[in-house]
Amino acid sequence: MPLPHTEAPGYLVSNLASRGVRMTRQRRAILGIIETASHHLDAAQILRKAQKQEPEVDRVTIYRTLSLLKRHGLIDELDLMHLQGEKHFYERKTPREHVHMTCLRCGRVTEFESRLFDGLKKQVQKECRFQIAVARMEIGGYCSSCRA
Amino acid sequence: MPLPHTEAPGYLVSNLASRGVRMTRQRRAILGIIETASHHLDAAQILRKAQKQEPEVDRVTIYRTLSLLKRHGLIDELDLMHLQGEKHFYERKTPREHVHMTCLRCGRVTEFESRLFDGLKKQVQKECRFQIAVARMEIGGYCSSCRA
DNA sequence: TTAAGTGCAAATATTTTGCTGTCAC
DNA sequence: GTGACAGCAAAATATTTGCACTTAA
Repeated sequence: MPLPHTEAPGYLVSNLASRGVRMTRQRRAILGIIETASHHLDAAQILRKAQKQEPEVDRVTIYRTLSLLKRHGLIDELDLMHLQGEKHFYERKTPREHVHMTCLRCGRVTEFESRLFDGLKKQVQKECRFQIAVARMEIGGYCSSCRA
Repeated sequence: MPLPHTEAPGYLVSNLASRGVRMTRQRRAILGIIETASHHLDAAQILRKAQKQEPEVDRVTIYRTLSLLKRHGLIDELDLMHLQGEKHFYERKTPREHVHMTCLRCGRVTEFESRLFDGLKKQVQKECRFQIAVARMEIGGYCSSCRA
């Protein structure tokens, strides 16, 4: 993810540990991968990377760990406009939610933080009296290089 | 969908016809269902409704028709926070895009039009030089009745 | 020690593809 | 008449579940 992150290395491990979640070799590997990912990964990509460290990891363990992280609100699940199948992509939860733009031609994903986005969420909470747990804004279209 | 729609009845049929798309009994049924739906439907629900009119319709025809409508920009595809499996929900494209809020407890879906949402899209187009084809904002959380 | 976690196999859910026959225009 | 469309069967994709074995705490 292009946006810089300032969390200490291993913060997912420490965060979960402090909640009393059991730490295994497999989980440690998966958490490290998600934490240091330079772009959004899907379950299959996480599996492949994890197996480089721990060859025996099963894809089920990936799904179970992702679900654990979702439950604890430590990652966000994205669709990125379902550009290639129905899989999901994951990113660690950042302090500030952001918009995801996916280029329908080249597939590049860009992120964008915006005060209007923050304001829109506040508006929904207030005017619709809706308590937000997750807000996801995804845009599909053409990036500046592709619409030339 | 709660938001009122002002299109003439059969506008999906006429719209497609005017583009030279062939009209079959099956398509007519499916289009009518989507057009008059009072809430967001998934492929399986559309199939069940369609089969009441045309018992022979196959689920493949539903998917092919949905894909046709997507291609022509006549419907929007929603995830509604994947509250129950990974299926998609569909709604006819309205003149103004809106936010979808899904209650994680009762499952109710509410829609919300907002000038901030329109403004955010303009901002993305301008500041990121990104030409928007589809913008989808989905929120998961707790509606006013559920968080009592 | 023991409850939580893992791997494996199989199931489920959703959508897509290939092919042959049919129908709208 | 003919090319687009439909139905059926099967495949493909993504994720989840059941169960017996293993391991972190």
